[in-house]
Amino acid sequence: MKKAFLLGLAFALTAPASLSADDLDSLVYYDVRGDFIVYYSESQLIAKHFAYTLSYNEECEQPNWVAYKVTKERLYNPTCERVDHFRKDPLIVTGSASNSDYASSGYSRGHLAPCGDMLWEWQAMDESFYLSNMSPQTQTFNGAGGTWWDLENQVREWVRENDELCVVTGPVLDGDYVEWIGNNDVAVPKRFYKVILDPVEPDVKAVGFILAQEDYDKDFRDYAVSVDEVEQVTGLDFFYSLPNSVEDEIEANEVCWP
DNA sequence: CGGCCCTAATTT
DNA sequence: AAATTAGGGCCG
Repeated sequence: MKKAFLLGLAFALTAPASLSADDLDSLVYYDVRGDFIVYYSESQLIAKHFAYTLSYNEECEQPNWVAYKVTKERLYNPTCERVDHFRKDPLIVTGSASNSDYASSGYSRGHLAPCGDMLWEWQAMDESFYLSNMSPQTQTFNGAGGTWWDLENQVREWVRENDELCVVTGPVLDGDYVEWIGNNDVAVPKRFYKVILDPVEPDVKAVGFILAQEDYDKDFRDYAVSVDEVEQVTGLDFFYSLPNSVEDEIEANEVCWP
């Protein structure tokens, strides 16, 4: 499908596949008053931390999704530096993945809500190291120059021109994995997604990405998709609180902004 | 939990 | 060419 890289918001090109809320396991939305509010089924394990909220997948020992916001104020006024502190998430009562699961696995503990977006407050930075916020990622994908690394840096660049962005990101847990690692059997996902919303009127806009680990040396721009497509792949419903007209419109488009 | 190493990109 | 930065690993 042809990608539309536009500055503004285009009109819906097609009728989006209608996803009934009853069919969805979770609903994520952004409250324009300031904070994320996450709706979820009772069967879901939600951990709400200081700066991000996640839904935990016990079988795969990693999150279904991680939601947070990044603002210009936060990103460009850091109050601390990164201090590695990978550890279990105390809020995951069933037990999250552990460091030993990743040790000598060949995969790194890849942040989903990036540490680099959490340096505005010590607690935010420190809590980003919970293993509930991690998925197994190759260093070539997540590290310097990798496709995922590039996308995370692009989000930080977009904040320069969009004061506030809402990000929901996670692994594609569709049953098709590379392998399982560690005593807790952590799934190694083949693909990861990210959806980004600029909720500020009047140019409300959104874009999605689905990146495969094996495409570590590709350009993430070639993998821009509509939020609808990410919803179809993941079974999630993003930005549920937006007025339906706005939600339908922005989610159907493959709109990126330079 | 420090200390030291790795990789790629950027800066000087 | 060397140092720095931003993602990490691994060892005692």
